[in-house]
Parts: sequence; C-alpha cells; structure tokens
Amino acid sequence: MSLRHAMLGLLAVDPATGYDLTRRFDKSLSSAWHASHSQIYPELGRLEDEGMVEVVAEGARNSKTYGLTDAGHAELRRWLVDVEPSRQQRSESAVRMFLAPKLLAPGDARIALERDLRDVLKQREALEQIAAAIAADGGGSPFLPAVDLGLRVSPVMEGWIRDQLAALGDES
Amino acid sequence: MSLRHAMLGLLAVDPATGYDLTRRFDKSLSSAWHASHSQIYPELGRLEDEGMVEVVAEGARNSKTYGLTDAGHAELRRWLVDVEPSRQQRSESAVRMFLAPKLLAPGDARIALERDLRDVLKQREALEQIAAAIAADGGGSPFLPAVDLGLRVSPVMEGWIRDQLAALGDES
DNA sequence: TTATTACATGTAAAATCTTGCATGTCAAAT
DNA sequence: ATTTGACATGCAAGATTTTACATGTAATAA
Repeated sequence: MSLRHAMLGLLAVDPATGYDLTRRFDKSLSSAWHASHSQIYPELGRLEDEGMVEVVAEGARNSKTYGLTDAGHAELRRWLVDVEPSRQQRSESAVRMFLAPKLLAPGDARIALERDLRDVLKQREALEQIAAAIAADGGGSPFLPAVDLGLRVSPVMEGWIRDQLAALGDES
Repeated sequence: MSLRHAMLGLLAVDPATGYDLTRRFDKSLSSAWHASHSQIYPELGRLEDEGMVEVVAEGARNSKTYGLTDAGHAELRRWLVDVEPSRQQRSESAVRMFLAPKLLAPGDARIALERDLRDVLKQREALEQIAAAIAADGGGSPFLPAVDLGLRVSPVMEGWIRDQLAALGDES
C-alpha cells in the first residue's frame, strides 16, 4: 500500500489539499509514483477515518487542507523503518525500450528509440525547470533530492538509448 | 495494458511456458515490470483465445510452451510503434528513498538509507551474475541491454544514496 | 525410500488503479 | 458581461494486481 504512505509522506512535508497532492505526485514524485485525484480523494477520506490525517484548514472553493496526526506520523515512521521494502517496479517505457531494439526491424526500432530519446530529454528539461524554481526559491525544497536523482539518471538513459541506436546502425 | 505486451515481447524473443515467463519477469525484466504467475496464466489464456499466442509444444508436468502467432507479432509491433507511450512509473523503493532523509530523525534515516544502499549493491551483484552468465553463453542474449542499463543506473543510485548519507552526517 | 526442491498450472476474493462522468468555485482576461 | 483556465472535489464502472488457496509432477539428495 504505497499510495497511502506516499501521501502521508507528502503531507508530512507540508499540509496539502487533495488537489495539491495530485500535483505533487505529478511534479515532484513523478519518477517514483503516480496517482490521480480519483485515487487520492477516497484515500484521504480513509486516512481521516483511521485518524492518520486531519483537516487543518478550510479555504476557498470548498478546499480542505489536510495534515498528519500523531498516528499518521507514527505510521509513516513505522513503514519507513520497520517494513521490509518491496523492490517491485513498473515502467512501461522501460519495457518498450528493452523490447524495441530486439523485436523491431531496424527502421521501426529507430523510430521507437528516437521517440524515447526525445521523451528523456523532454523530461530532463522539466526536471531542470523544477530545479531552477527550487533554486530561485532559496533551495529549501524537500523535493530537491528527488529531482536531483532524476537529473543524474537522465544522462545515463540518454547514453543507453544512443548506444542502442548506434548498435542499430551497425546492423543496417 | 503493458502486461500483455511485455508477455508478447518475451514470447517473441523465445517461446516459453507460463512458468518460464514468471521467472523472466523476475530476472530479466525486474527493473521494468513485475508480474506473478497468477496474472500470467489467465492472460496467456486470453491471448490464446484472441489468437495472439498458440501452444507450440507440450512437455513434462503438463507444461505448455507458447509462441506468438502472426497476429501476436502484429499486435506487438503496433504497440511498440504506433501507441503513444505512457510515462508513468511506480517504484516503492524510490518513494522510500525520497521520504526517508526528509522525514526521519538522522538515526532512523541512516538505518533506512543504509538498507537501501545494501539493496542497490545486492541488486547490482545479481545483475553482474546475469551478465556473466550471458557472456559465458556467447553474449547472444536479447536481455543483455536491459541488464546493461541496470548496471549503468546502479552506480548513480549508489552515489545518490551516499550523498544523502553524507548530508545526514552534516546535520547530526 | 523419502524428503526436499524446482517445475508447473490454476482459481477466487480482495485490494488497487484507471477512465469517464459530474459538479462547482474563483480569478483574470476579453 | 462572459469566457477561459486553474482550482477543487467527488462517484461509479471496469480493468488490473495482489494475496491466498489449491493441486500435482519430476529430479535430486539424504
């Protein structure tokens, strides 16, 4: 149940509305977890029922800002420290990148890999913008390490894709 | 529906039983997708119903080896070339690594990060063994690129975790 | 010969996630 | 004034995934 703990983690960093959480998943945590608002709102309700989060403010447009309770903090710590991590991953792009060069004719493989390369570069730009925004903000964002890891992995991906493209060239 | 296409991809590389597929997901494709046998067998059945795969051999212990039909090959190509990729990812470990240094007391964070580091190194060893097995086998495995990407990303992860640990040290 | 391990397949219930529908508020620009 | 876009929340149906249960075969080691 990582959604729940990712949400607790985001709320521990800073109280937020369901809408805020949805954007944080897309922005700061996009390379780690995805969740849409239609998952987030019901889960917020359950967490509230279980006493892990509470409404700490109500604002315009019926917005409710949630923060962690003591029980929520305890559950988050328990998960991070005591629960054995699951190493499972799911990445459709990775599946594609592995399959394309092996299974497609060189021309098709080139199309697929070049699209992957564009996506990697586009994602890197997005990360760089986030990093710049954080820097402009004083550098204090708790999400900087996540962005940093993304920026470190990105050139490795790029290099790998370019090598796959080069290997294609050798064959054709 | 990536499960289906990952399965088609694995079968395109080489015909396999459901049991084989289960192991390949764990071994070669572990950094890209996870699937358990209880998903794989029903999906094999559906793929057979739809004419994407067919039984190409039956062996001991009621085993059935499946291979792609022409329709299966066509569907796989269609997915790889024509379908717009989804960039969504899910990695529980990544969520943990991002949250631990921010939300735990330095002592707890150190415990969590050191466990992450051990896991990264353990996974790298596993990848190195697979790479060695492939090399011993003549280097012809279609999974070598996947293993290679894992081996390239691994030191980046290690470096990031070590930097997080060092940053902890500064604070404590 | 018997125990263990790896091979091999399956089903069902429960949990989780996606997709599509639905509603409404507030601020800013036209 | 009104339109657009960002903010904000929610439900329901359907698809996917996990977890637990269930069964049986073949090879190998003790």
